[in-house]
Amino acid sequence: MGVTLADVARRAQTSTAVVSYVINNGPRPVAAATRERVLQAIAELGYRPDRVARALRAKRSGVIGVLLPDTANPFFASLGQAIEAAAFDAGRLVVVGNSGFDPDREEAYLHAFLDSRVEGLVVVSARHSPRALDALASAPVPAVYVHHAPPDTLSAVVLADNDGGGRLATTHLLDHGHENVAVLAGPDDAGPVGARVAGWRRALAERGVPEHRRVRSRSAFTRAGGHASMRRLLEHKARPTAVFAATDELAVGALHAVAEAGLRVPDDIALVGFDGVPETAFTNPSLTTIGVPAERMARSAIAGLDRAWQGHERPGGEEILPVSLIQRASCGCESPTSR
Amino acid sequence: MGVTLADVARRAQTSTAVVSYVINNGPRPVAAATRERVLQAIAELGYRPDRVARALRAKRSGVIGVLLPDTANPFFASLGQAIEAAAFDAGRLVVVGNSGFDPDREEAYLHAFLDSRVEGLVVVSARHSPRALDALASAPVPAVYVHHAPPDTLSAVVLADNDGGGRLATTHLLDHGHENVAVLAGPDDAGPVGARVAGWRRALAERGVPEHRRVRSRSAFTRAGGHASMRRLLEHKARPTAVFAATDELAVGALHAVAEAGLRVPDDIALVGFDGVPETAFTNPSLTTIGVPAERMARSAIAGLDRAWQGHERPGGEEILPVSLIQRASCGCESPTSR
DNA sequence: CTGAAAGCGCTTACAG
DNA sequence: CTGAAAGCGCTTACAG
Repeated sequence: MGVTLADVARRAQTSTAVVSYVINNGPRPVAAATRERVLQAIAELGYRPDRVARALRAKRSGVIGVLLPDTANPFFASLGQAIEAAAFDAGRLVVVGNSGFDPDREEAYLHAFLDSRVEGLVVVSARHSPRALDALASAPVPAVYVHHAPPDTLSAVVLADNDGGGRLATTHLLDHGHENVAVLAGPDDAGPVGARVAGWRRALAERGVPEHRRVRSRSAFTRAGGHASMRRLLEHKARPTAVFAATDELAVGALHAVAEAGLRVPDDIALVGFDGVPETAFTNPSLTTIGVPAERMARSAIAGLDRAWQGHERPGGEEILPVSLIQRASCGCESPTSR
Repeated sequence: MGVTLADVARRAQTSTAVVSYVINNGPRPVAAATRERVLQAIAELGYRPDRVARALRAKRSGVIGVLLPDTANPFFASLGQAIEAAAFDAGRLVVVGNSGFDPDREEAYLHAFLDSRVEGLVVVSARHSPRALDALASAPVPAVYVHHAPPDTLSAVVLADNDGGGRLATTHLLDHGHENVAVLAGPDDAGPVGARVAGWRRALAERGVPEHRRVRSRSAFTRAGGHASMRRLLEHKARPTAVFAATDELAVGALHAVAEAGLRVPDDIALVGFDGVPETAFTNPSLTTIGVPAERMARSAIAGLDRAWQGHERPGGEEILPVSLIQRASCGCESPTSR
């Protein structure tokens, strides 16, 4: 403990500069014999470079700040885990913050990250607070938005094809013979879920379902919200036969509400979710859902940061990754008792 | 951007020492008028202290390293989120690492954390690799083990009452009139789940269920594992009427297997899980489970670190937090269609 | 109460 | 190929 570069230099009978050169493989060459001595001294002393000192001097901390709404939510948990793994594989550590969808907290984390001299930022948010955006716009390090982006950012953006997914889910349900598909959405049409709802609307329009017959039920983005929202739909005079839940959380709550009402999925009501979180493979019945490529998004985000560090001054650009239909029982594709 | 302490000092017409004193409220007093000038200069320049420089000089980085097995798992996700929140409330940032249950990776993160001069460590692991333990034992900063601890560590330890919970779950099922309770466990009896299984064994012993009638099915700690494991139990000649799943993940998989077999929970098979993850409130039927106080554990962990920093040289001690029975439908307590 | 100066552990021109 | 030295932005004895 407490072994410094100077200790290594002393033992290897050379200067701290040379020790630094061998540790970092540069920027100057080192004679093979000298390098050998240094390596040996490092091993003998069990020397490990102090990343804080390195960060101060070289202005590269090797850490990425990751802002997420709430990693207790399965979708953000998967995304967060994937981002952390991708960062580690790229030799970076992540410092994470859960904003809890709170703008003040979001801003507080952003400042804390920046004060800690993170080298880059990955921002996952369902909605952006103006203040957080200001902090980001003037940040001295590259940022990439994942899952959702503010209107005209200059930063790189990695999105899932939410609109396409909404259309895919809805169309799939219509293809099962349903004449209409209701949607379980969030409190408003902002963010990624807004795009999913837009895709739903587009699919209905394409199939000629008139405006006034497009049923939308709103709630918070939680299982409890989906539960309450579906319940309302069930009490609706014209109970829908098919429902598109704009997130898996909503879908899981909806599944529960249907069972509670003594009805069956997919026989009485067919259901499709969105996100492709792991638990959907094991709900009863298993949930058909739109798979969001969380791992790919994570890798893209880290790659975007890498590009920015590499000096490509326009790291920006919007990447929209394809989603996929994961066919399981809740839509009517499989017998409800099989997985 | 790039405003330093020296800039502030210049503008406030004082020394960097004084600026530091006002920022940190000490360790020397500052005249009110001077303080005012400094505060004003800070505001005018938009100065923000560089935490990296501070960390190097003061040897306090303000960041905590958090090692977790896998935050894509709902239980660890909840725990991780709670730890992050508790740390932030205590003015600390967390750097997190997912070991993926891999000892090499666990060790790599620990070293990376230490190299980054974290001020403390929170280690959540279902099993400890010898190398990780070595790294921890010689770490120059306090660590606290959460969820599971190595045999005779000197560090603080925060556990849930796993043994008591296993007994509680099993007893509850027996109280419902079942004569025996099978257990869905992990690949071996190590770690927290080992204690849960021990509690199950103890409960059965207390009620006189003989050794040879105690059925245990093993699998990986995943939903798929629980699914396969329960499937095996269903094919068993003496199919159990009650099952204790040692984690909620196993329970969710088991629930799915029972539905798939065309049987009903709790009528044909009663089931109790363990962990109290959020999704269990919305499974079909809803899952009775043993609630683990993740938030309380998180706060205890941060408090343990605080105690160590405060200089209480023996931060150690084992804290065992009580678990609770969350009664829902799967055990037979509620009608299966209600929540 | 205030300031000049050393120093945390590195990296990096610069000179040789 | 190697080394002496400056300096990253702070905090903290130390002297006044």
